[in-house]
Amino acid sequence: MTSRKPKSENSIVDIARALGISPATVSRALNDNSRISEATRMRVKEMAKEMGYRHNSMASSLRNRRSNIIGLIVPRISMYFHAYFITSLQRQLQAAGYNLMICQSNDSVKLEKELANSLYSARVDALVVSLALYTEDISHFDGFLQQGIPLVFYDRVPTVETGAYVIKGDDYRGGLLAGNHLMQAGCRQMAYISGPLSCSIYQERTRGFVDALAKHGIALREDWVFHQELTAENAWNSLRKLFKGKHIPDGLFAANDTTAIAAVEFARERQIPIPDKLKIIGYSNDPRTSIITPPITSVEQYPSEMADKVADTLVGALQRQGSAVTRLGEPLVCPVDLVRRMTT
Amino acid sequence: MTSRKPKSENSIVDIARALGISPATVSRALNDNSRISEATRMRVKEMAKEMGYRHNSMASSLRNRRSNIIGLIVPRISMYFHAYFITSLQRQLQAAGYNLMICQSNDSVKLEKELANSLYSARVDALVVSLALYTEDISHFDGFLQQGIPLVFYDRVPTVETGAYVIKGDDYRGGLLAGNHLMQAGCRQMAYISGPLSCSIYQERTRGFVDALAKHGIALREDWVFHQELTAENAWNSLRKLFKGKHIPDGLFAANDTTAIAAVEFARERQIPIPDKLKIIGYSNDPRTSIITPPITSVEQYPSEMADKVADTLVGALQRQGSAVTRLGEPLVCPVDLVRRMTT
DNA sequence: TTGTATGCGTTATCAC
DNA sequence: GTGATAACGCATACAA
Repeated sequence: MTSRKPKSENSIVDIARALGISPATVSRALNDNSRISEATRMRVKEMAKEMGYRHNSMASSLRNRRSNIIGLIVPRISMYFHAYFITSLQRQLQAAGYNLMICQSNDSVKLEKELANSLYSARVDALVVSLALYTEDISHFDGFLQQGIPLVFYDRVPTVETGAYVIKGDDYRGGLLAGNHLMQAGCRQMAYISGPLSCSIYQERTRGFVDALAKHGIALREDWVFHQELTAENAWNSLRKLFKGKHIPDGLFAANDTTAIAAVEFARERQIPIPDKLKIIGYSNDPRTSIITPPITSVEQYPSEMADKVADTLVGALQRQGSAVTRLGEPLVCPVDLVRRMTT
Repeated sequence: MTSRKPKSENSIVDIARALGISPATVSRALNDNSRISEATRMRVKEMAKEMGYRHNSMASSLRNRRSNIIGLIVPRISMYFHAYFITSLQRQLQAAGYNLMICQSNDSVKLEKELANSLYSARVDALVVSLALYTEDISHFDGFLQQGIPLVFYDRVPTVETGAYVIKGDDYRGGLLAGNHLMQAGCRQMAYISGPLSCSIYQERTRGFVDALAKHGIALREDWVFHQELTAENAWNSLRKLFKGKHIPDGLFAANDTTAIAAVEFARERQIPIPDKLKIIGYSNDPRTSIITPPITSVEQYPSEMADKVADTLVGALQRQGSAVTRLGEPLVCPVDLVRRMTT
């Protein structure tokens, strides 16, 4: 290889010059444009490789007015459900030629806003969001809607009507399943540890659970219901309250698995026999639920399947971009299932 | 708001026109350039907001020849160590004004190559990589080195010398700790289930473990050593082999926690008392190890601290870009600790 | 099938 | 302190 002057980097113009043809032809050849002779296409590609050419997607994006980047805002990457959702989503989008820019709001409304703005400026072609725990005002996503940038909410979705796509789990049914299952298992003194009602999924799980009990003529004691961040520490505090008196619950619906796990550990410490004296159901079917002793009954959410639906929606919306009408349709509701284990 | 012709989107040129000033001034005002009057700065920002202007980072990136995007290739986002590493890394980089483009190789060498090329074309400003299980040839990262794009390997790093930054856990010491601890606990019949030796971390853990035993005059039986993908299924198969005869191990070093967990479950099924008849150590201090019964002794890797070092290295390298010499220095080795629980 | 010319939106350089 | 201008690299409309 001859020593070349260390100019910035080879562009299609350099290739064109080296080949004595026009940059336009090079561009077409590299993009496998139809109106180009097989011979030049080959010559160009060969020279491109030889010169160490790499496509500049910044220039390309600017010219095409699309970045081929899709933004994702997720509360926490470390949550089982989201980790598997992301894995699946990324595979799909990669296959469709998109890169994913993954950001974590860390369940902070403030950070979620910043990320939304940042991704907005980064000119993502679309945005996928699962909301932070206390996000109620969603005006920080308005820009996307106004600009006609596809916006998809999944799992934790807004509780108000928006112009965005919505793909959610059937949390109402999840709550219903949990309630029915505990009833059938003979529980009558129910406790419920849930996330805050600012968050769609906990609203729905609560509604489903309450409805299930109501059908059997059971009501929840108000002081046995908790709405809080579902950390292990909060769970322990609530459990201590639940079990401090003489009158104690015989069934617990935990709206996530971290809480259910804490409950099993709490019961172990207090020597409360499970499932004999206390039955427990979690939510998400986190792998940890099957590892602990006793393994915990939980509600499966099928994260991969949800990711597939999000990807389909997204790719569809991106293809339709610009074409006449973009009809949104109803929120897509994904099925859930009860996975029965030894705590019920 | 008056109805405006629906042209594509407002640029600084539009703002300039609306204000009767030049685009250059607008740009300077928006970037808080020093040589601009406070008055114009305010006027410009106000108008920008009013016109719904958003910065176009594609144009900006093209002009500046930097994308402000940092690429990350990770084997699996769902592994505890990586999930926490990513969380920390992202926080740091966000603060430094960079966006992170996270990709999963899914432990496939082929996919890793594709992702490297894709991120290369995407013109990331830097690349952070933890290698796939069987990656030995790392020539797909050569482009980054040649272009002087900062390249940082962490955790699973190349086993050969490269021009890249290397930040790794002290896996040799991890293996050593595990070996010493099992010896002190009285084990003499050691089994070892490890990942493939193509992968730096398993090479080192193996070396440390073997050295620890050797110091006590103990050698590993060859048929009690496994090098394989560390899935639960593979673990079960190996465990069946280990415990099929009369002569069985009394100590097991599992090079990841998934394997250690499988071992505990296997022992439970076979009614092998832990730690009396069999002692087990895992690696990574995955939260699952503290949930299972009995909780598993494991090696903590401090993912957040490693992420901090990667971020520092990265930001430093990016700032030095272009300036005379870029000295790499030795690989950075991060500390590990043994977390003692009930399996030893 | 190929070439010419232009513009995507921003910012750096130079001039005033 | 501000303006005019050019250039980043690519892809298209139009011409040939």
